[in-house]
Amino acid sequence: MSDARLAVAPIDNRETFKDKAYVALRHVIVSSGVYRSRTDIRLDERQLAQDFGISRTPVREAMAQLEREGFVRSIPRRGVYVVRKTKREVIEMITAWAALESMAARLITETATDRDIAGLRRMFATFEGDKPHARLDEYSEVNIAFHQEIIRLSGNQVLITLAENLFTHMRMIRGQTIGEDDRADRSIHDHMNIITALEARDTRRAEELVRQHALGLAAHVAKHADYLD
Amino acid sequence: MSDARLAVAPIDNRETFKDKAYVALRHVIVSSGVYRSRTDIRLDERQLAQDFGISRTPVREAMAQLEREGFVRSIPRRGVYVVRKTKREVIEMITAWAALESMAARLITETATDRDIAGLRRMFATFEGDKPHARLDEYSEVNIAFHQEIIRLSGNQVLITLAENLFTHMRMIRGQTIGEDDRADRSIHDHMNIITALEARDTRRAEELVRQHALGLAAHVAKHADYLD
DNA sequence: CGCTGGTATTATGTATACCAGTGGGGAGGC
DNA sequence: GCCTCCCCACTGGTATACATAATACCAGCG
Repeated sequence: MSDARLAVAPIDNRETFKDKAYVALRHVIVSSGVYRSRTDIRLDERQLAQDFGISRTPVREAMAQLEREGFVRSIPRRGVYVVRKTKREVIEMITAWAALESMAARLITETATDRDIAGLRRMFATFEGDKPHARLDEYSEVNIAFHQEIIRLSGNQVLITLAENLFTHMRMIRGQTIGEDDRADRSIHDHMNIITALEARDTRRAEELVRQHALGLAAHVAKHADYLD
Repeated sequence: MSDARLAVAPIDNRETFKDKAYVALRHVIVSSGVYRSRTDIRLDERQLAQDFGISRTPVREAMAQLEREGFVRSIPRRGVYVVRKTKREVIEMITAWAALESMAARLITETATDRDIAGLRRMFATFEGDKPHARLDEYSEVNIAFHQEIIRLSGNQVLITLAENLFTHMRMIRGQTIGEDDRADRSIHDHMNIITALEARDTRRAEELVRQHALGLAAHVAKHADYLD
């Protein structure tokens, strides 16, 4: 019978060590730079547990989760290694992403608010009339954020979760992928067309443009990303 | 030197307890019948470990994986429970599935062999000219197998893996979903049209039909599946 | 000098011990 | 009779102990 229901909703702030380890490990993996060298990167349970100041158990449980998501590979009695996706796998991931995002675009034309869609256009305001070459790093982040926002606006939590993993893998690989030749220019151009289609609630066109854009990247990777493998 | 190269030296297939527990637990969950009653189903780590004849540790590691895939929910100090998806979540899953399978259809029209596509038609040979009502249980399985086969024929491992999880959830819910009124009839009809489009390598149409078919199910669930929630 | 085989070391897989919330049930008060 | 509160059994969370496969290294033999 507590009196006034205080606004305190965070009932149980008790985040378990397993969850904390999961987040920390994910960060370690993302910033491990697996794609920058050819040597395999092994994650030492004992060392990491010690660094985190916890025991091996929660670390191992978090590892099990990350393994299921394809971030690490655990080889019995040998150790757990950060996964380096092959060129083929990267293309498959981009293709899956194309599928998810094009569905998201469809949903947006049916349910999103004009206000939300307008937000997409605002993301590129800083690049308006500017040569994106000048700040490629920054653009790369905005680029991913744009696609992530489209998924988010779909309001479909399953799409959001699935895409989130794919995006995380993308972030690990990016750097070489985007930013070659004039892809950034074309990318912005594509994005603007997508936004226009969404604003017009043109379901078929939005869906199509998003798919084309993503599959275009897949084709680009297929042709130029020999540094993979 | 070495005499004769001994014929068989198949590397000893060391599957870890964690992996075995994962498979076993998944089976337990799928056949738990969560959707048949309203009572929450709790999985007792200690009990399961004892039943499997192993300790809690590998069981917990498998649980961590299943939790990440959305099959169970672990509430600290309270227990781990089999997840019962809400109606909204089921619709979202079907929508995501629509996205993946329609992309798969697209890929099939571009890369699959005629022989593979022909295999799809053969799956329904047993139902040809027959009233599917007569054997709904059997049909339900063929139905899911059909969609799973489409995904498989895409040759995209990412799509396959992602869809596999969604299908597993579907199998848990099925029984009530499919088999109402005349959905089975329309379902077969849709499938035949899809196969025809695939055979004709009509990318746009195949993609469209698959999406429509899946989204049709989503709409059906939205309208009639009040038994969820 | 190179190869085979044994051994020490280390890290992982697994088991077990211990800790900390949680919830239910019973004792006791109103 | 009912409500309250407290105690304790139970459950998952975490730490630690133990067994064993993998690796490196070394010795001895051919």
